[in-house]
Amino acid sequence: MLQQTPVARVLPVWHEWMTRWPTPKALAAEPSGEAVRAWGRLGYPRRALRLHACATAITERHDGEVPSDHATLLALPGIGEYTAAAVASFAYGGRHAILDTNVRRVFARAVRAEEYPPTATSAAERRLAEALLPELGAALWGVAVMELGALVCTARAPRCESCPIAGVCAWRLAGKPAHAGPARKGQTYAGTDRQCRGRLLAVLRAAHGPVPKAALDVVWDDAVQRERALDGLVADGLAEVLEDGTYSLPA
DNA sequence: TAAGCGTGGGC
DNA sequence: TGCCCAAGCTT
Repeated sequence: MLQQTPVARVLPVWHEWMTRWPTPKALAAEPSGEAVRAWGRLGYPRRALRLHACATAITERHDGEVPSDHATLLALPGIGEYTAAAVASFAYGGRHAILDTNVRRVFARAVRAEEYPPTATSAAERRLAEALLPELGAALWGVAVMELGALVCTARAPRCESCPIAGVCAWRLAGKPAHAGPARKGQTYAGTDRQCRGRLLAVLRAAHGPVPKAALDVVWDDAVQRERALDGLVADGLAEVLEDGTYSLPA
């Protein structure tokens, strides 16, 4: 849930989920569509699908227990480098480098004297994160750097005056030079397939049952784009077409 | 490797 | 007010 989503927005949904589905087995017992519905407006609803698939895989392959091994975690749906490391470290005390957007920014500034990390995670960043990882207390180190990035060394207006490592921060010592190079490409949203998909899926989530196509047609004017987006949702497994031509969340 | 994938809050 | 960005993953 936290992938690309602020903690504050995740929290209420997470509480709902943990009450309703306290274990992977409980979630796996429901249709994937229920996960998509309970996802609400968190965004990137494919994550709901993958979380459901992950719960199913854990139930079938790991007897309902969340694996503690990094490689085993990595093999699960929706679990990438970061999430595997976070679970192995925070939940099981394993020694793994945590490289999320916060940590990458802290390292870029404190070590490399740059305002922002590169667009894609580089091998150099991984090497650095590994090199800085303490032998003992790696989980505490990981969460500490994450929190530093999330609360102090923020993207927009870093609170250097209350930063515990301001004295050794290469970026601050260099006078906080502005990000050099091309501006990061903004993620335009209005008018995109993404927005269209969001509109369509919102209709399916709100309805507790099959929806006639006409109910989807009214939320997006451009028919060509609308059909493309709807096909995409079906292809992704986020929606289903029933025999009578109505649409619903997946069973 | 780069593009595609939602949504809402902060500045 | 728009624009930026948020505990990334998959193809």
